[in-house]
Amino acid sequence: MSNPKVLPLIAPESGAVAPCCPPLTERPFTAEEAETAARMFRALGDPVRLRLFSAVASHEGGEACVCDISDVGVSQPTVSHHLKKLKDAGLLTSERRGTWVYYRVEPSVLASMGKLLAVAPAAA
Amino acid sequence: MSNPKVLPLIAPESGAVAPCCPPLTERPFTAEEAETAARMFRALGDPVRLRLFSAVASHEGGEACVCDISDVGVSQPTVSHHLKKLKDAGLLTSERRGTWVYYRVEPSVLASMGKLLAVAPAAA
DNA sequence: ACAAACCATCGACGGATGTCGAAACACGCG
DNA sequence: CGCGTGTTTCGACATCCGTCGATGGTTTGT
Repeated sequence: MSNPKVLPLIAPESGAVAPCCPPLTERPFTAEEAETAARMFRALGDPVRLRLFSAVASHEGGEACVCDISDVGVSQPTVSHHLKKLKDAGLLTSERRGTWVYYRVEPSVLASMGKLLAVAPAAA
Repeated sequence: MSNPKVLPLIAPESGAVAPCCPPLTERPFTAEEAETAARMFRALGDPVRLRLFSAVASHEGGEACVCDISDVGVSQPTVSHHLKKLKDAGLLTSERRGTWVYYRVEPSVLASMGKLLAVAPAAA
């Protein structure tokens, strides 16, 4: 498919993480930074998506087939819908291998969000 | 006011942080954990709220008057609306001192969210 | 070729959410 | 007490979002 709408939350090929924004406590966010960061938080702001993401993230090998994580209390199309949202937000990537589609987490985005929430060590 | 709807995201008087959930990578979230954590992420999932939160968090003294952070491009009632949401989510607290109302961040919640996103050190 | 399993897309529906103006409330001051 | 300033609440509106059943596409096996 090669989805063209995927959001460039990170620099794809850079070795170091390229965080979108400074820590929340460093300075007031600009409108652009807020827009970018809010997309990530919103992607995790749904219980079903959070369960799916956690299921993938904690699955052995760092990846999971859809059939392994579909038991979250909603219909199969809804699961697919949420996985697409997580993918569009840059939090997951997907790959088809034969019959199954495997999702895996994008660790650099996770790290980027973690830095956002890093508590400033008493700045100033 | 003593809002009765404030969510008990953390144990209020405990010295140590009482995180709602394990790291996302540790094991699949239960429905309850997902519900709780999603509330926090959703609260930060709006650009205006993120700017307001960042403005408070980065303000000198760790607190800010509403009048200091109201310049985010929306009307003043909307600012108040978003501040209430952040407060209901447990991310901010408010206190009236004379004419002005001051908001400050709840650092333990920030730390709790940071732990959620902690990248597992290559488990297995 | 056909059937079955897995997954994605489509179209529709109801409820949640962001936004505003107007009005109400709280406080300090003259 | 009355006024001005700062902040919240109210009511209304448009839009977004999560959910479903039905359908379509892709791959494997018979």
